[in-house]
Amino acid sequence: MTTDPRKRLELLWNGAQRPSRGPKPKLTLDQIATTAIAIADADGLDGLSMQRLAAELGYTTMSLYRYVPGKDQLVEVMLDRAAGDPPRFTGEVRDWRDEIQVWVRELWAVYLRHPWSLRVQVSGPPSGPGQLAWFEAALRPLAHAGLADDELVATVMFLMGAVRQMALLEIDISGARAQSNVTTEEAQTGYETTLREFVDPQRFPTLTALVGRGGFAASGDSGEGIDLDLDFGVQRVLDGLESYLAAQQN
Amino acid sequence: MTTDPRKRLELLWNGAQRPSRGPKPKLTLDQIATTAIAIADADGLDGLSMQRLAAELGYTTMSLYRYVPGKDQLVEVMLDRAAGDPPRFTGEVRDWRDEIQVWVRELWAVYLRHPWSLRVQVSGPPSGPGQLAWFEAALRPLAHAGLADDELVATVMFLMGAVRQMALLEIDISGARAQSNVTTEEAQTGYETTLREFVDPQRFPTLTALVGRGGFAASGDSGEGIDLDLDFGVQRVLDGLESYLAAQQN
DNA sequence: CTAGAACTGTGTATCACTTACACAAAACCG
DNA sequence: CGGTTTTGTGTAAGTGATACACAGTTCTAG
Repeated sequence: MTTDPRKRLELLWNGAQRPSRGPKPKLTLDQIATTAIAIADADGLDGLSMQRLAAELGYTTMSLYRYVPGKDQLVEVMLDRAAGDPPRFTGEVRDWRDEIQVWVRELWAVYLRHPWSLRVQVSGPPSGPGQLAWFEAALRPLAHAGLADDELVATVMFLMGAVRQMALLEIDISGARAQSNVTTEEAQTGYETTLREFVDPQRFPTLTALVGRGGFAASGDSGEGIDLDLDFGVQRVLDGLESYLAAQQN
Repeated sequence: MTTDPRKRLELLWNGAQRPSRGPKPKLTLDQIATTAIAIADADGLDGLSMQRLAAELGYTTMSLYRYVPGKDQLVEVMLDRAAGDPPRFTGEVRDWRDEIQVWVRELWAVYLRHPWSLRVQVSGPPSGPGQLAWFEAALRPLAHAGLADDELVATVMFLMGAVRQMALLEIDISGARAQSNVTTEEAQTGYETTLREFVDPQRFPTLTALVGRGGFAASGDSGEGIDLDLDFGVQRVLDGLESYLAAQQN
């Protein structure tokens, strides 16, 4: 079922070198990926069909399959390219906490720029040049901070996952608000209201108290606070790493 | 496009009360959801089609649409039920760190039990009874620890996201290994080998060094260490929270 | 310099899936 | 007991991915 992992990587890294035999290909993987990303940015992953992509490029649907084994592989390529360049620090690491924070913010921005990328099934550890560049960018400051190998990997994946998930929530909520016909104001209180209605104080005491104090309005629904929430979490992780490293030095 | 949010919640909470007019429904949302979960557990989300679900139940495809507005809604219900019951602590919170750790482990287990649930598009903040029960279970110890409202929400979502993402990685990797025809041994070194081949030391110095030391073999591909990675991240968050709370008391 | 091999773009066709729509039988209400 | 509501069903439409074969193009071997 799954494609040969070797071919998969070559597509990601080399764009699948073409042999020198037949007619010159008129398309490139680059063109295809770029156009596909544009479509997905505009209309989401659902808006991206091979037929539409081909039409947009001025070719037939099946021609695309000369460049890409299947839609899944195409999406994988899109994903890697859409990641773009991570923030690049050079030379000595000055402030590893700062570098990580910048990294988080930039990654967050990438996700917001390409919301569809959050919808893609991740199918394994990062393997493309784009994904790995982001990995590298986070590894650098953390390695300098003094983490061991396995701790490095753990931390980066942990952070990536958190950013990803928070971004997912952000676009889900803002997306739902945008397309619903209720006013923003209504949407603000809507979630909280329904919670109040359904949530049983016996079974959900902490939650009930929280909703009662309006603690959900801020970050639960308005969506304005999600990046702040992310910031808070990241700060805690960094604090935790610091105290962990400090404890190790004794 | 989106369904009325009100109906959506009623389906999740009440199972959509039936009126007393027409013929008695022979099916229940419960049966449907249970069977659907069984199918998805066995063959994944792709294996779950309305036709197959109906066949398994002994009814026609279209009959299902009397109980569920569409497949998406069904999946949402499945998701909420598959979550099951979170670990339930009662009375005073004794050790909030411990409660959180148990919570994380149990959540991790849920994801492994229902791998398909990681593939589902989350479409907003947790709203069903199952999801909210998990939310409550994490809120409780954290509230006791002394976090403010917005910090509570931030922390829980942050942790949920991290667990989710790590679980996703886990099942992706173990799944890929299971269905590939290479031996486990080969798969172990496979990822690392390809990395070595493609990764440019100039562009990815830290990564290269890491791979060179074999730092990826442990957690990157074998999959044996992912839960350990998660543990490490969670510990750091808890450490961070502790030092944050300690700093506030002064 | 030429024959054939390799490769490209295309048209057709298939298969799987969700879901709209209309209908007949069933159960309840007044 | 007539009418209304609701259920299960059959049919069919629409969409999307992709297998397969064909015709034209370009390179390479001899």
